[in-house]
Amino acid sequence: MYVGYLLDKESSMYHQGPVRRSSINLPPQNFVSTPQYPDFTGYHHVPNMDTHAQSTGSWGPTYGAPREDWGAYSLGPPNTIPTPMNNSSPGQVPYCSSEYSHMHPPGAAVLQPPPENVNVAQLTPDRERRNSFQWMSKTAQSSSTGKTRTKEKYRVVYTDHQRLELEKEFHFNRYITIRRKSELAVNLGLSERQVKIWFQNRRAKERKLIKKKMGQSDGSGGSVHSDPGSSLRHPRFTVPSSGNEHLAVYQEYTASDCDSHSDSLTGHQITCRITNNN
DNA sequence: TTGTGTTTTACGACCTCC
DNA sequence: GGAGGTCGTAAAACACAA
Repeated sequence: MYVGYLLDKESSMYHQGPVRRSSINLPPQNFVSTPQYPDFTGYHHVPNMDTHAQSTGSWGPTYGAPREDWGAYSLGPPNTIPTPMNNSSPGQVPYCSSEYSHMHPPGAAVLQPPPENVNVAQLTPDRERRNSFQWMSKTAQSSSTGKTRTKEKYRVVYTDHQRLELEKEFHFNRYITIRRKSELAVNLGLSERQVKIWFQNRRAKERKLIKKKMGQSDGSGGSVHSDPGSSLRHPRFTVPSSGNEHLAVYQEYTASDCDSHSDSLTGHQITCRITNNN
C-alpha cells in the first residue's frame, strides 16, 4: 500500500518542492483525486479508516476555546476556503471550534486543487506574500540528499495547507494513529516521520501554552487541567488502569468515537482505546 | 534596514512498552 | 530491538519594534 510509497518518500523528505508557495504550487500529493475531507465534520473520507468519525464538538473546555493561532491557517487552497468575509456555508455542521468553522466551513474541500493562475497576494496573508518567493528561491537550490541539519537545507516550511490539515487532525486527536498518519502523510505530501514529528512538536507547543496559561492564572481556575504535564502525556505513560484520572483527562482530547481503531493498531497506538469510558 | 525575540521544523538522548 | 513518547535544543523562518 502506500506505506511502501512513504518509505520511498522518506528519503526525499528533505528536498521537497517549493512547499512554501503555499497555495499555488503544492506538491501533487496534496491533491489526491478525491477530496479527503469532503465533509470535514464527519471525516468519512475513508470509511474503515476513520479515526475520529463524528467527533464534532467533543473537545473539552481546554481545546474548545478559540485558538489564537488559527488565523495563520485561514487559507487552504485559495478560493476553496471562504474567508470570514465571504463565508457562509449554510447547512454545514460547524466544527467544534467556532472560530475554526467560521474560517473553514466543513465542506470546504481544502484538498481541492487551486486554480493555476492565482494571485498569491490576494490569497495569502501578509506573511506569505512577503516570503513565499524568497523561500522558494532558497529551497530550489538544495538538491543534495541532505538529511542532517548540517546540510544546506535544514528544514522546510510547511505550507499553510499542510499545517491546516495537521492542525485539524490535531484538533481531533492529540495523538495520531498509524493509519491516520499514513493517510495524512500521503495526502499532504509529507513523510510519516514528518507527521509524527509535527505532532510531537505540536504537543510540546500545547504543553508550553498550557504551562504559560497556568503560570499566568496561577492555578486559579481557568479551564486548563490541573496537571498539564500529565494531561498531554501519552496515555501509555500513565497508569493504564480503568477509570484512572489520566485517561479521563486524556479522553477530553480525543475524538469521542474512535474505538474502531484498536484492532489494527500496534501496542503503541492506543490513542483510541480509551474512549467511551464515560 | 536591522536587531531581536518568537515560532517552526528537525534531531538526539533517553524512556517505556510490546 | 523497534516504535513512539517527552524533553531539550539547533537553526531557519518569521514578526516586529526601533
